[in-house]
Amino acid sequence: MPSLDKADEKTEFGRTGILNAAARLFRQNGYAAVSLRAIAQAAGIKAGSIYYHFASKDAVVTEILDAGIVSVHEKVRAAVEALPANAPAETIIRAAIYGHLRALLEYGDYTSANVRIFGQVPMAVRDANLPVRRAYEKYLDDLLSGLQAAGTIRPGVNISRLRLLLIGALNATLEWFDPEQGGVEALADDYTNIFLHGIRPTPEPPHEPYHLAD
Amino acid sequence: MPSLDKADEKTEFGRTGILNAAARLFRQNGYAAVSLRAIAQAAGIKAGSIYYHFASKDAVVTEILDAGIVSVHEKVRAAVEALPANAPAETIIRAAIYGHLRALLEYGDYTSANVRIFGQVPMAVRDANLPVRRAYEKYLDDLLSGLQAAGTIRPGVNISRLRLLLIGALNATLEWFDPEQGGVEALADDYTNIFLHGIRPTPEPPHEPYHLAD
DNA sequence: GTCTATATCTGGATAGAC
DNA sequence: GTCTATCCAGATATAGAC
Repeated sequence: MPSLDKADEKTEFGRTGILNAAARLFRQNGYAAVSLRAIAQAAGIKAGSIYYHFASKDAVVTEILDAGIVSVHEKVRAAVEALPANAPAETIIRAAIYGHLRALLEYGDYTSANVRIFGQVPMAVRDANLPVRRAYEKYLDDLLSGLQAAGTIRPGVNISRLRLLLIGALNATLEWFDPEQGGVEALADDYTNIFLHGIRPTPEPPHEPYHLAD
Repeated sequence: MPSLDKADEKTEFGRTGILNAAARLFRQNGYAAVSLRAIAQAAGIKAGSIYYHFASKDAVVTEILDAGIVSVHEKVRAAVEALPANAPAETIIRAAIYGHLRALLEYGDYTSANVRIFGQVPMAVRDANLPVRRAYEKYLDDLLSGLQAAGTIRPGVNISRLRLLLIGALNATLEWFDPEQGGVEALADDYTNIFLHGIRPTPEPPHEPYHLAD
């Protein structure tokens, strides 16, 4: 028997290997720039072999797009649900932001590929990805609406617009984030602080309880 | 003499016509999806004729990318400089945000094309666009640093990170903004309000002066 | 300054051997 | 399940007529 079996170590074979290789390449190079020949080479097979597992390039990319959204949705939900039931609003929002950023910047070939190439794929592929996107958007809207109903988000804030702002800002970190210059956790803290308290000086520091009188 | 001369009315010819047509198509469809044949057809000429004006597709896209950044930079600068010298920080920040959004969402084929396709073009084209990008980034950093030095942005806020958050959120509006559902000005107001004051309830409403006592 | 025609290349996709 | 070989469409770019 062989002493080295790296079947599930680094390079995976078959369907999964193709998907992993494709997700990484799409994340790095965009949609049109990645050929099936390049995907096959990265997966250690030949281009024609891909068609045993997938009907077309669109079929590959469709599966990657869906997996990317499902992944970030699950990670954010898990991070929020891991909190104690009486967690304050700041903690909940921070957990959601941190979870989304980790899904994007740490584990993340599928989620990053989705953000990067969604706007580049054929319309039919985009449409196929819409249901899982809508589900994630609804999850966030429900979460934020609950906080607003509880009085921890200002009544004047339009929730779906806040969600678009938030997701837009978080996804954009993909273009410039460099783990060498400060980790994901510090980034999540910075962003959370700005979203919660804004950039204007406040009468009291945002991280301390209010002093009513001296 | 002809009674209808629409030379500068709708379709322009020559270099400018090619650039305008290409910018609009790149904005709508991305980089790789737009062929020189499609650009030529939109400009009312044949594909081969493009090579009289430009050396390559990359030369066309390089010029469009630069024009897009220069355009938004100039519009934001003009909006800020049009303010009275003693304008409050809120007004300055709102003017910059509104100027950036208008450059993107109203006039905007060149600026929108830049945001949309920068991540899709060959690395050499991206590098060529970096100087004008850096200049716009420096302008914003100087503007924000000045406000921070004046005490109107909290000292704890990292300026370059704030700029990245801001630009990321603003540019992302390109993916979903629909003029039918509320104008650019209302959008700018919503975003400005969140950036300035955050989403948490404040002891006093953000748009009113502080009440010291009843 | 624009046209037609074409050279050259690359990509997605298929067929059939093994 | 993977290979080789190939078809075909579409892209950039060039050459030379007008």
